[in-house]
Amino acid sequence: MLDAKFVRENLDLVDKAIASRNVTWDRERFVELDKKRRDLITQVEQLQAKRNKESDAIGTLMREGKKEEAEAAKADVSDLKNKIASLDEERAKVEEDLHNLMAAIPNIPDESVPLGSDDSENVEVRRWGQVPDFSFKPKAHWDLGPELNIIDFERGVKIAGSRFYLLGGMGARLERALINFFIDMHMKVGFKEWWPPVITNADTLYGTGQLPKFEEDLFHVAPDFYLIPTAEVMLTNIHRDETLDGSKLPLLYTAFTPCFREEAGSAGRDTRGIIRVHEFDKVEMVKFATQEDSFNQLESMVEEAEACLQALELPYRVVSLCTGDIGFSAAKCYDLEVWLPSYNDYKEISSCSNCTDFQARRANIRYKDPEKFKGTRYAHTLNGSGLAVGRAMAAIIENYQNADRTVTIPDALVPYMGGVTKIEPEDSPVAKS
RNA sequence: GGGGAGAUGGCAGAGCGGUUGAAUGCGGCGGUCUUGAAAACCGUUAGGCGCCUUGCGGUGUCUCAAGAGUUCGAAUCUCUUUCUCCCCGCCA
Repeated sequence: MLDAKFVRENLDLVDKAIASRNVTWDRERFVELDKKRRDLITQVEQLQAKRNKESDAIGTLMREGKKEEAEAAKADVSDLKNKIASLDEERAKVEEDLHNLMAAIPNIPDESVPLGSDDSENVEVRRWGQVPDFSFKPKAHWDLGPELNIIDFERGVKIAGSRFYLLGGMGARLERALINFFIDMHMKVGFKEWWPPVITNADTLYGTGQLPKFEEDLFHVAPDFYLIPTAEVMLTNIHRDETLDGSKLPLLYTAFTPCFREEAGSAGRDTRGIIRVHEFDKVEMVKFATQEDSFNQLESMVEEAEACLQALELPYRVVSLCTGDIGFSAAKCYDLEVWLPSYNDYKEISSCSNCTDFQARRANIRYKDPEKFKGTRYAHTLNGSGLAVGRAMAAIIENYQNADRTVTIPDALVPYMGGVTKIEPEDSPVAKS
């Protein structure tokens, strides 16, 4: 949510910013509703002031025993009351309209975000690692995984449905190893670990910007509940409606959760493998920062996500998303893309965003620091994957595969795999026909 | 699921339908005293929104879980919702 006052005073800037995202807004309607709202507030409050004053006077008359005068005054105020009620109703309507309009406006991209209309215009910032050069024909993880009996797509579909998969044996163990490894990485640099619920409510989803605009991306599980699409939702909302101590910022939070996405409208995209599924595991990082510090914190968050990929020795690149591609709540966003031999390309494995005060205004997350400034300010919120576990597994299987159909475990992960250094094909209990 | 009790400022805890945005205590901040500290004493100590103001600030309004209602006037009365606590039942 943008600040109505800011929008009012920077109409042209907002116009340009929104256009750069390839979306539109109703500028005229904003100006009209904003003006109307303030006019109505002034009118209502003037009448209320009058009512309050006259009611006080009635109180005085009553105490003095001047009953008749009091009765006469009552009739007057009664009249006022009706006027206030109808004006106030109008005000509420205008405020609701304005709020709905504002809630659908995306965040303003930071000046440093490259201009562009879609992902083809994202800008590569840097690359790390050596893309593997196989002496044999490498397999895609959706072929190799089932061959090793560690990923089972057919049974995943059988026991849950399409876009679900099942991990077995060392596949399941690798999933668990990655989760623990990522969380330990973050904790080493000062992140606090959390365990949130994965079911949530509309207020929470509104706070981080999933609602009202993106309901179709979510699993709606009961009249008032949704499955979270990312732990960002829970971690950021931890401090909803709270005022933080500015001297304690930044707060660094991390959590592992499964993430649930309807993936409506993505039929036909990434249909093979474990790249795009309804349920996947992710370790998430969230930061609460001061207004001055948030863009520095974005850079260090990206570095933290990179550290995970570097520790696993997976080749990747960092991309600065262009204005047309950054998310609704973000002012700036970097994607980390890991090399996937099956795609012969880099594929998103982490997305790190600075949402500035956009989510904080919706979720009412503020901070104060009397040493530094008067009053309270909206905090800046950041989130980033560190990392998407399923995609990390796919990257490991594909980048670390050997000619003999085995997969080497990256050194950093070996302690988390109970000393296992290599995944070998696993037995199947199914009778051979 | 059944029954009962609650929800007031950072915390604790008063509150008769009419100078109660809210007593009192604690905590926080500023000051007096002191070589310093403690104690004592004095003062101060919410937020949202609108308007005025270069700024300091001023002013109006709203907020005592949320929403609706009664009333000239509601923290106080009525209804609904949410949440918390206790007892019983069920249960990983």
